[in-house]
Formats: sequence, structure tokens, C-alpha cells
Amino acid sequence: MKRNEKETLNTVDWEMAALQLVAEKGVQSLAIEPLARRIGVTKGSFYWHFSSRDELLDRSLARWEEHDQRNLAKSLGEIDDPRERLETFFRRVGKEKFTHEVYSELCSAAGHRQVEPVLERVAERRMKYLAAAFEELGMEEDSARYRARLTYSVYLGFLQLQRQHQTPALSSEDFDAYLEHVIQTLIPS
Amino acid sequence: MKRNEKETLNTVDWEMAALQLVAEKGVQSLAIEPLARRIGVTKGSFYWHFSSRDELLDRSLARWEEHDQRNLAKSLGEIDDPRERLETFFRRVGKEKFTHEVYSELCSAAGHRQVEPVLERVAERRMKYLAAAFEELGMEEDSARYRARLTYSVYLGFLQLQRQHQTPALSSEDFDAYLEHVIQTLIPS
DNA sequence: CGGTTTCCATACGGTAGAGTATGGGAACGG
DNA sequence: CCGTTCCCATACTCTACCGTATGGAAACCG
Repeated sequence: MKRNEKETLNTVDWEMAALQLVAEKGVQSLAIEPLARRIGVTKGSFYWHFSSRDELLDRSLARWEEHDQRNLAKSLGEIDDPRERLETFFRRVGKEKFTHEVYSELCSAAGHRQVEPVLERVAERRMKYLAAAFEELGMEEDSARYRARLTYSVYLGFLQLQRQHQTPALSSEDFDAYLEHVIQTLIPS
Repeated sequence: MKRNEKETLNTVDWEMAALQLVAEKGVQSLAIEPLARRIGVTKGSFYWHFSSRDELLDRSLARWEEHDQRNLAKSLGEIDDPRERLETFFRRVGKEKFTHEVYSELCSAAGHRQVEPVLERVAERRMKYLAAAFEELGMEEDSARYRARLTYSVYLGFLQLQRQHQTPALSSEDFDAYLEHVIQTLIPS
């Protein structure tokens, strides 16, 4: 059998574990030694696969960003009706939990040198998506752009409130009612 | 002359300097030794005034929270027209810069044991304020509460985008146009 | 003036993690 | 079967910070 049918680690394993740790405890607590302990090896292993912590973070972020990009295209690109697409945008927070947990932690590290450009690109992409949907709903270009930024801000603010435990459970009826209110307010009829 | 007419430090000086540092580099980078270097003393001084880093952070946060509470009452409490009050809520981000810089960094540290309760109280207070204004504008209690949360989310999201440098300059005309759009969308006519 | 208190510097020990150096065992390839 | 490559453990060094221990100078007080 090829050596690697799973008694040995590869870079992807480290990247995944890194993202897992980020999702749980944030970017700043992504450290080699704790991560290695978690995986059950020592940092001797790590420094064979990577040259530094920075490299691990860069690769992990790239992996996450790519995954998120595919996610966006897949879960929203297939929906024709722009109104439904916008609704789905919000409901997406409930599903795809892991991705959003990572994103939420990344937002908390917005000042970080390596994180910042990722956040910038992701937000840009998503807002473009939203703006396009609003245009399809008949808004002018400028208004659609503003409404997209507004909508995305609502999403970001929701993530923040979630971090502060000041948001109703995602499956509660209170949440559904709130989401309904948000949609009524933001999506033109 | 009384010993203290300013060759010696007191706890308030430390707390102020701490908030200054938080505003610039975030909560996690609030450390005794760097802060002392910045002030031009050593940590020998610090540990005379405080017993630990935790105490410094707690006191600094308390000071900030109090200041913010007075600010809220002062800049919004005096405005009678609820519509104008809501407008002012948004424009306030531009003024009172320091307070908001601190708050923004606190949001980035939402998971922090000492920061979390502060954020919770502050958000609660502010949302109550907003909800009251929306009720005065004729909305029902539930709708007003939802709209308040929505509005506050927009504010939080704006701070996040600001951290990512994805928001127009606060004094630009683009910002004014955006704010106009936000107000039109969120404030019932 | 002498003693005490106030405020701070210096020096020390302890922890956590980054990165490096080195060695070793297991698989692989000839 | 033997050398090489792969993957990882162990054992350093180094830096940054926390908190403590101690001493000392200046102000204050009786």
C-alpha cells in the first residue's frame, strides 16, 4: 500500500485542522504547538510540511476562500428569482455553519495583515452578487450598490451580534419573524 | 505644590493610555510592558497602581462604558424628533471618533471574557434607544424592536467594513449619499 | 530633622510559543 | 540488502510578556 493511506499527515490535514481551530478560537490563537498537540504530533512534523506559521495561515485562508467562493456560486447561482436569491443569502447563515464560523472569526481579525486582503475580496464578491440581484429587481445601479452594501452590513452586524450571543437561535420562531422583517425592509416589492 | 501636579502618574492616566492603545491596536495587544514603554516608565510603576492586567482592562472598560453611556444620553436624549434622532445616531459615528474606535476594537474581541459583558450591555442600551424612537414613529412594539436590531446591525456592519477599509471616507459625498439611502430605507415615512 | 509613605526602577523567575538542529525509524527504490 | 528519502520526535535557543521582590529617591508629615 502507498505509504499514505492514512497513518501520515499531509499539508491539507494541517490546513483543515488550522481552520477548525480558527473557527473555534479565532485567528490569534492559531499557534503551532497547541495545534500539533491537538492533532497528536509535535511541531517537528509541522516544520517539515510548512516553513512558518505565516505560511500555514496563508494556505489555510486560501483554502477557505476558495471553498467559500464555490459555495457562493453554487448556493446562489442556481436560483433564478432574485428575490428568492436574496432570501437565500440570509438563510445561508444557518446552513454552512463551519464556513460562517470561520468567516466570523476572520472578521474579528480584520486588522491582521494576512486576513485583511481575504476579507476585502470576499466582501467585494458578495456585495457584487447582491448588487446584481437588486438591479434585477429594478433598482438603478447606484441604488442597487448602496442597497447591497446596506444588506451586507446587516449580515455582518448579525454575525457580530451572534458573537455576543445577542441573537435568537437560528431555528427559533423569533428568528424567523426577524428574518421576515429584514427581508420586508430590505427587498423592494 | 501638591505632589501631583503632574510629574507622577495615577490610575486614570494608565486607564486612558490603555484605552488609547486598545483603540489603535486592539484588546489583545494591550500588554503592560509595551504600555509602560509608551508612557515612558517601567512596569514597576504599573504594579504599584494595579494588581494585574485584568484589573487594568476591567477599569478601562468600565471607564469607557460610562463615558459612552453619557455620550448616548447627551447626543441623542436632547433631540425631540425621533426621525432626527435616528439620523443623528448614524452621523454620530463620524464624530466621537475615539469612542467608536475603541468600540470597534471591542467588537473584534467579542469572545473575550471581560469584554463580552460590556458589549452586551452597550448593545442592549443602544437598541432600546432605537426601539423607542421607532415606536415614537408609529411602529408597533415588535416591529420597532426588530427594526432596532436591524438598524443596529447596519451600524455594526458599517464598523466592520470600516475595519476592512471598505467604506467611503466619512466626509465624502459618496458617504453622504449612502447614508441618505440607509436612512430612507430604514426610517419609515 | 527623622521617619514614613509614595511612586518608580531594576533585577529576577516563570511560562508560552517561534523557529532550528539533529537524530531515528519506517518505507521505498535499486 | 542497503542507501536514500520521508515523516516525525526531542532537545535546544530566543523572544515577549507576566508577575514578584527589593531598593531607593523624592515628597510629606510630625
